[in-house]
Amino acid sequence: MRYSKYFIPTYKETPSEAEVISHKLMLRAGMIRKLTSGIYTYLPLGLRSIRKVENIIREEMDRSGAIEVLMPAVQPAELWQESGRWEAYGRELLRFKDRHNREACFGPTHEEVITDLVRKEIHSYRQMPINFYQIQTKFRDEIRPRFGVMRCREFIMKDAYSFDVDEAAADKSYDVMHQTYSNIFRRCGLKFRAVEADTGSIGGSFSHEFMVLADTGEDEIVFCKKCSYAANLEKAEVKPVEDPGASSAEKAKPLEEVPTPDIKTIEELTAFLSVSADQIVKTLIFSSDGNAVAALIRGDHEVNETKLKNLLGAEQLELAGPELVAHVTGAPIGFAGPVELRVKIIADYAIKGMKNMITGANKQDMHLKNVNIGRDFSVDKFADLRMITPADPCPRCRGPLDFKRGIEVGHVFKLGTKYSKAMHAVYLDEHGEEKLIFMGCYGIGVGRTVAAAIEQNNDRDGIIFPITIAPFEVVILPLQMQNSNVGQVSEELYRSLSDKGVDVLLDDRDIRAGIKFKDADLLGTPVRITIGARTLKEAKVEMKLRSQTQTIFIPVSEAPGFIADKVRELHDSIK
RNA sequence: CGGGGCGUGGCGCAGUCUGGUAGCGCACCUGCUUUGGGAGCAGGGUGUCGGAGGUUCAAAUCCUCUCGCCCCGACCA
Repeated sequence: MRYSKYFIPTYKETPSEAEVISHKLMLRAGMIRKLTSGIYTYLPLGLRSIRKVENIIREEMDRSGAIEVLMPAVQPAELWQESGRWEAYGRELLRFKDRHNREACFGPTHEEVITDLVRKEIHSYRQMPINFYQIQTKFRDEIRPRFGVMRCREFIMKDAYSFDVDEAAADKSYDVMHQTYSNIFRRCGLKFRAVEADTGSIGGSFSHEFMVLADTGEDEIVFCKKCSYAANLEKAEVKPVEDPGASSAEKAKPLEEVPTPDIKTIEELTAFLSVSADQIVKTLIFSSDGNAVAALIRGDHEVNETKLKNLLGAEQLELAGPELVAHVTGAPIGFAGPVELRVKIIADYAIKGMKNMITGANKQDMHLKNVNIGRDFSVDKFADLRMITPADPCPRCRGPLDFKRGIEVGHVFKLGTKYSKAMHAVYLDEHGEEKLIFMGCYGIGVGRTVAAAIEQNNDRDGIIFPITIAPFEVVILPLQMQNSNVGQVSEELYRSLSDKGVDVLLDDRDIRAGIKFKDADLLGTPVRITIGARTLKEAKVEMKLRSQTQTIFIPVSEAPGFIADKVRELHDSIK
């Protein structure tokens, strides 16, 4: 490609709307432009990167035996009503009506559509296993789009759906996808980890997220330093302490009311009563599908709402507002306690061994001391309700834990029969018996993968693309376009590299060298060839890798072969 | 939806408090010089100051309403 005939509108200055590095660089390098909040145009350079990721995905998905299809973006409400998600999915689902007043939505995901297809077309165990995938534009009406293409409303996603005869076969399909995803992200040049995750609104029984490690990531993940355990923080289990320790030996003291004027937070309370946070129990009132529930958490712990939501089987779970808290406890927020509380009480395992705890008194400006389970109140259920902390051991091997941030680029779900049951997708087995199909679903955010790669590979001059997803593999910078020798050598090199199948960008603009260098660095093309009158006197051209600082000189005659080899070598280093 | 901030030429911003008829840098166009890391000089074009209404002799500036965008939070792949 010739720069002068192409379209790469770069910015010297950072647009003020961008916050994270990948967003800034994608705007500056002329990869994307925003149309409106959370909706972006991919400019030629951005599209090239997207296509490279898509091609890697296609190759690996095809290799895994999956079959490509393309489903509609617009979906009828009936399908969603059938699966129950028309109600469950919430405001994130973009709904609208057509001219006949029929309800529809813009697909945020395609379980319903594919299940509908499969129930019509797949009838025999002989037709499975089968896995359909597509690469397509999705729309999710995010509450707050941000970070450019990383968390946007309209985005390109690869989604795949596997169909199997039983759970064991579905597990196999899941494992194949897990492996396929690892191959894909490795080939994209990413440092990533697969972690255990919650299934969210997609549903199902089990899932892994593929996380690209980056400080700007929106998710927090926890790893074991000893074993292979890794999980999203919202999923990470906390094992109950087997030995409650010294506190259980303590004698129960008489219940005591203490005035705590205007003391509402744990910090204020620890300071006011000169106690440590782990002697306090906080009582959080939640509204679970409209019903009040109390969650008891030790003062120094944080509640994990995902765990609570799953435990309660709730569709909607939110922290109660002032009215509900007042209604349930008879006191303003900050003074709730379990004693004489008339709602369901779920307590974290960490509460179990506690004696003489401090809790709210369900009276304004009052707390209770020496509260004891059994004597003063009873717990409906003990469970793992809290966020794991660096002080906790690994739930698998009890080893020490490490915490990092990550960007979710892929997610694999074991769905089981959730959709096949709701939508009656069945097959006949070898005995002529009708059975439910077992499903799995597998997503990759394509644009987000590009952004994550940039997030992970950049310096102050710009992007440093892994060669596998770089818009161009090589950029040629002829420094003096009016020098006929420079022009001629550049043209010849450009042609011969193109003929060898290398993606080359020839910066044939008649501008100063400095601008070409700056742009080349910004765009992040892995291999840079500089051709100037100076080195041409010795019949040499320069090669520099974007990821390295040293420059090497190559005889003009050997350049095409040498550079093509280098490109191949860079590709091989990523495989 | 709650809290905060911002809308002034293509981009980044000043000017708003204290009203007086719009400015700076970059980019862009022309010419000359320059030419290996975002050039220099000279000349030039560019704005219904987000929109609507109001106050005023006069509004980018003050008031009311409205739209959009960004950040934090709740939410989410």
